Amino acid sequence: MRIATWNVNSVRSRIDRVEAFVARHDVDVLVLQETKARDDQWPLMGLQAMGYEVATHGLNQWNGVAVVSRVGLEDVEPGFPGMPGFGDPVAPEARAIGATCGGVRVWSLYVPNGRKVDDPHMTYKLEWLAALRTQATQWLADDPDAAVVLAGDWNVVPTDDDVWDIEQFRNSTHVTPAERAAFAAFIEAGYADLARPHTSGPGTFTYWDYYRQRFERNRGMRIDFLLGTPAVEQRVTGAFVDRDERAGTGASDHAPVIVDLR
DNA sequence: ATGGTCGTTTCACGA
Repeated sequence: MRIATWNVNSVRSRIDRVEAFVARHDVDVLVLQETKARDDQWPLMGLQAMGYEVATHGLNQWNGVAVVSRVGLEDVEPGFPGMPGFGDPVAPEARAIGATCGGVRVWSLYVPNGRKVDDPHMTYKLEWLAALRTQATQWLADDPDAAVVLAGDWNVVPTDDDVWDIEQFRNSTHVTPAERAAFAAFIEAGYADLARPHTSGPGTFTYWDYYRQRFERNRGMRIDFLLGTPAVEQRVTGAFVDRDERAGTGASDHAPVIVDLR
């Protein structure tokens, strides 16, 4: 089973690329972030014609997540229990959706950006990650053999090697000790970075800013991850970043990350 | 410190 995660930065402006991507790589399950489409705006028809089911969670023009699957799509759940902002009548958030696909519980996650280190959104980001970690820990406690994948745009750079120049990020979000600790807490809880063993080495990034020719110069960041429970980790046979998807006109600022399970 | 480029419900703001 081939699972991919991709921050698509508007699914409506990039649906042709999404359809070409799943066809090119024979993807079974694709989780998307920053779809920027309400549920009623989603361009479903092409994917459905290709044999995929689609579960969307979009409340406004911001955020938005989805699960696309051709190996079943059951028990769809927008948001996770205790997720900050979920169901908020003033500022509702659409940053997580879960579904069971081919026997694996898959979550599409769009972790809050944080904006600035001293911004309230940074506190929100850390609370969001802590709430998710509480759930992730519980799922594994309930069933140590659970097959769970937490995939998406984590907006965290776990190590200095995961960014093109750490000196450029001295007072920035994504690299602070608090964010790195929040990410590491998932590893400590028993979740493994599924792609890293197969996509190692400096310069392996998943995101490049649009401006200043960051992609052409490979000045990027690794912030898109698939974390898996032990039951999933032992099934991984390979992984790669589809760097080509970031090239050319009309690309998202993120590249997809693909993981293969036996 | 600023600005660069994308996206959106665009003449403003988030990433």
